[in-house]
Amino acid sequence: MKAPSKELKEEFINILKNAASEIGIKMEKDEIIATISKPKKEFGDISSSIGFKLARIMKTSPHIAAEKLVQHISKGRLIKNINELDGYINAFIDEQSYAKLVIESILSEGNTYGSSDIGAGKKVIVEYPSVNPNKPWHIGHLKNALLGDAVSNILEFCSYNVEREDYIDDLGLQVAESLWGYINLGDKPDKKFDQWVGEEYVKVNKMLEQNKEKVSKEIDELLKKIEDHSTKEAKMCREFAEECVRAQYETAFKYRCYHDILIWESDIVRAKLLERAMKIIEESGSVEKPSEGKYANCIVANLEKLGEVFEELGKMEENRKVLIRSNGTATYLAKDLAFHMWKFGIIKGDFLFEEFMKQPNGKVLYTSSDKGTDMGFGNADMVINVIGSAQQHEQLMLKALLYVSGHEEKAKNLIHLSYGEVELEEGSLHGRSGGWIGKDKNYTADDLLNEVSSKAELFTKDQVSEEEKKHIAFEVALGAIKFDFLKSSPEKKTVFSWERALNFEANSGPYCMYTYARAAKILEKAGAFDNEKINYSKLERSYDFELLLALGEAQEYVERACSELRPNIIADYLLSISSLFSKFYENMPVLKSEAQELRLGIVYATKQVISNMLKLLGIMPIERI
RNA sequence: GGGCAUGUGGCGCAACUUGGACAGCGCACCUGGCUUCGGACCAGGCGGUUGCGGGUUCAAAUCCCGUCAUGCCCGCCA
Repeated sequence: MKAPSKELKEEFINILKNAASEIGIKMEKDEIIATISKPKKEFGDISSSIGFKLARIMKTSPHIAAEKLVQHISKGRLIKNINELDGYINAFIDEQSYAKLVIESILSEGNTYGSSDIGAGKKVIVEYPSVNPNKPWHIGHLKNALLGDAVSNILEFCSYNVEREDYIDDLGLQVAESLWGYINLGDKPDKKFDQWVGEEYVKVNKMLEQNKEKVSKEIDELLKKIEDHSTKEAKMCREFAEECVRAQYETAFKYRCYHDILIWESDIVRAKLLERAMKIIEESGSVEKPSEGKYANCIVANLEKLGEVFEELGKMEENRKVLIRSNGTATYLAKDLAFHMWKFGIIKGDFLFEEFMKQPNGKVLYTSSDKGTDMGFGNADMVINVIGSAQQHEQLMLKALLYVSGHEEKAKNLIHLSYGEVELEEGSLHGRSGGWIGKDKNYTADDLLNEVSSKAELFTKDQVSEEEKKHIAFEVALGAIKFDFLKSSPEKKTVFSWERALNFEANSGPYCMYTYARAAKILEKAGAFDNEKINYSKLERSYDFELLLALGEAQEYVERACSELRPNIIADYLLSISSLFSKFYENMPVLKSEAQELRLGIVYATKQVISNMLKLLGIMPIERI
């Protein structure tokens, strides 16, 4: 359904368009849209700077042009008053009819209010967080996971068919190093497996520094063995990685982060996706096999033809990219290309799926495997990879390769959702050196949640049971953490600070949750309310109307967040609704007031919108906090 | 050398895609408000030549050119 704010805008545009044609000027709808904005509230509810455009055409001043236009202007269903000031056209809304439209839309649409159909009929794969299976999730991985989850929620709310996929690199050097430690250090797991493996991994890296020759030789040999899936080391490696992933997913589930499929690198290799991908790119004529020079005996992709399409790449000094090394092995990029051809349904391969585990939300998490069935995964129209900005070049290369393989359209629909990585005030988080291991508390997703939960517990009221207290504190902690990671634009780097993470005041998740709980309490005290009884003439042009104006805009924010892949737009919107509600709450008594039914309607509508928006960020609205 | 991202009051951010009316919000700081629907709140105050320099325009935080600072990246590694 169309948002009330959009109906309003359209009406305003039509009014302007008709008035312009009355004075003999034909203006396109798009031209007018560009002039529309929300003015300061003294000026009006919606305004247009159309006078400045007309001035040019009419060869007069903006003020005179706009004044002339206003003389030919008519009212609408939602717009009752229009005037002119210094070239701007300012309109005032008919409060009562607009309030009725907003409240009734929210009541009838309920938890779908604010949703959109812009993605209907399109399938999108979102890949996140793709953590190496040899360490616990730290706060850097957490940002990725929360971003991927929120973006997926938003896409779904916009009617996309979303497949949440997690890629597990179980053949990498990192895993080989960890497995080497597992086999050779002789330590036994004495804590959560991912945590233990992560700590062992740091030990291995210390040994590598001290005894480089011997250790790294052994690790190289192990790496070769695990790449050959017939060896017992390969089998052991997969089991090792699976155990680590299961431990990581305990954390994921605490954060209510769920997926549809896991894709293992070892399965990509086994399913021979690479061979098929190479065939396609070879047939496109974009590969070379030089017999001499720098790339002798390699298979390289030729990216010369990208100039006009990918401008940044066109300027590259080096426009060759190795796919198959001179020793016959494939580069990571080549394997990634193959995988992405699978995601887009360009190649099929013997890619099979079976159940990995049942998730707490009741949905099965599937995993790629050497047995099972095809299940119809893949075949996406759009692919979104949530990956840190450090891999920008790599992702661009992938896009380029897809392009020169003859899949220009797919290349366009491969999107790297690049985000600024998380840092600590004291430096890097990186796993190799154990930057995630803190002095007293670790920077893991588990420890963060524990820490914030205990803080939240101090805030909860006494009249609830211990059990409920724990539950509330947990939800508040999730709200605080998720909101904190999602409230600013993804591309900004995040410098983690305990002080900010533990702040529950305005501009935070708990502030929005608190607003929701206050609304819930009023409705609870009032008992049932009957929207048939609402007397709209009780509406004042005050806190109540300002709040309603904002509530009418939900869909516009959702669609923007969706097309820009920026959950912070939703967070911003939530804050403004929460703040407007708090002012309304303070200044306009609901219960036992003359306007009780109307204000209950506003409270109900606010509660619904906050709930819908919080869920998009993965935050659970709760009635008591 | 090249590419990308970031630069907005002491701190954290919004507005930039689509140029419009005195650049919004939070933290911190100062002042006030709970016998009244939940004070994780509200009302008010202090604080900004939007990194810098040009240009385009009636109008620039926003567009263009240049420049500086910070971070990341530019392998037959994964």
